[in-house]
Amino acid sequence: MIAPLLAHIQKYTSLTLDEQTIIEQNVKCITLAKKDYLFSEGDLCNAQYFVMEGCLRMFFIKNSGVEQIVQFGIDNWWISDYTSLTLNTPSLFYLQAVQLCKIAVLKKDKQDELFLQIPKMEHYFRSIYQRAYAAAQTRQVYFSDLSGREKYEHFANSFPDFVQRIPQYMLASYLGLTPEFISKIRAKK
Amino acid sequence: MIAPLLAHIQKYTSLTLDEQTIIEQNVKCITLAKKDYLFSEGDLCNAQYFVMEGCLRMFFIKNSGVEQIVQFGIDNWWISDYTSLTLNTPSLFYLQAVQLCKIAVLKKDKQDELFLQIPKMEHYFRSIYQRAYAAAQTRQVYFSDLSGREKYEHFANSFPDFVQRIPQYMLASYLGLTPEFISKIRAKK
DNA sequence: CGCGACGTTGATTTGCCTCAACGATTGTGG
DNA sequence: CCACAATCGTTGAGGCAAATCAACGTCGCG
Repeated sequence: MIAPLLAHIQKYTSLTLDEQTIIEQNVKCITLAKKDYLFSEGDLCNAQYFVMEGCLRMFFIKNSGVEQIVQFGIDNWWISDYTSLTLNTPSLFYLQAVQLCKIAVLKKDKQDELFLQIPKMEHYFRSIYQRAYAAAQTRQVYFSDLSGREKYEHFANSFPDFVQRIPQYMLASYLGLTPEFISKIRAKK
Repeated sequence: MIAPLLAHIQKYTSLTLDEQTIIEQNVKCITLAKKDYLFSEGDLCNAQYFVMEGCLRMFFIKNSGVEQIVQFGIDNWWISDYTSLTLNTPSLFYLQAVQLCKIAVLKKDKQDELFLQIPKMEHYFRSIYQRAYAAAQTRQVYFSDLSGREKYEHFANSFPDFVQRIPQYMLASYLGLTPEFISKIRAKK
């Protein structure tokens, strides 16, 4: 069932029952176990993923060999490698389940078909991408203005419940810090 | 004249002459002198800006008081504070001309009108935002994987002509480094 | 039970910043 | 058209935030 996705779309535009059916026909619904991958470095990423339940992480491997998480996918967020998706280039990223997940998968060709059958879907995705880009701009402010300690505290204050759900070392990776350093921040609070 | 903008749109979708006229009626064309501002911190940003000629920089003031450039606007790019634009919140940013510029201005309400009159424009902006977001993801890879020296060299190799056009200290600001450090990198090359 | 994954703690190192002083270049008013 | 002030880049000394490296504690799970 893709009810959460339909509900999300209807925050941006109304859908008839027929349209809901069409969407349902073009979206595949899957369940992921912890540590399952949706794609890996070198793959062509030809779909977008809507998280209905659980948590994904998108990361790449730095030159140093260390994993760098660039984004978490949580409830009601779309996540994908948009460079690979848009330009048909091999992805630099891995997209992996952090925990048990329910995901709606929208393949690129199915999306194109949706745009033809339901023009309103262009409006929906235009709005979604606009917000995603806005969020990326805001993130840049926090990442370039805050010290390591401040980034940690800002994130922990902004998403107190989420911080509980993921291992410390993933948070460190997302914030661009080492697990050791996070540990020291927590020690002398 | 907004010919460069119309040409850009037609890379993504075709336009009839009527449609071109409608667009022309909803876009304002302006010239900026060096150091002119399009908006400043605290302002509501209610427009998007398409650079037809020249170069803009978007920056904010860090807690330390130092300017941090988050983006350059160059030929054929849209630039704006999408958080302020989307959520009607005061902007954190300044948008300023680095040099003499020709800019096409699309106000938010005019954009909404365009979407009603020319639904294809949703497709155009959907595509533009998707690419902008893709670019933001890619930038994140470079910024979190490279050392200061590597960031400088990567940028200088990727945009050799652009590096010539802007003062060194703006490049430093964009890369999150100090002008002194850039200077030292260049010294021992 | 024992192993591997995760977190902690301390010692040491380092990449880049800060501060300060000094050239070079630009531009502007008298 | 020159003088002088900004503006921009350079160089060096010293400092600091966070990384690295290594060792150890602890928990959960097969």
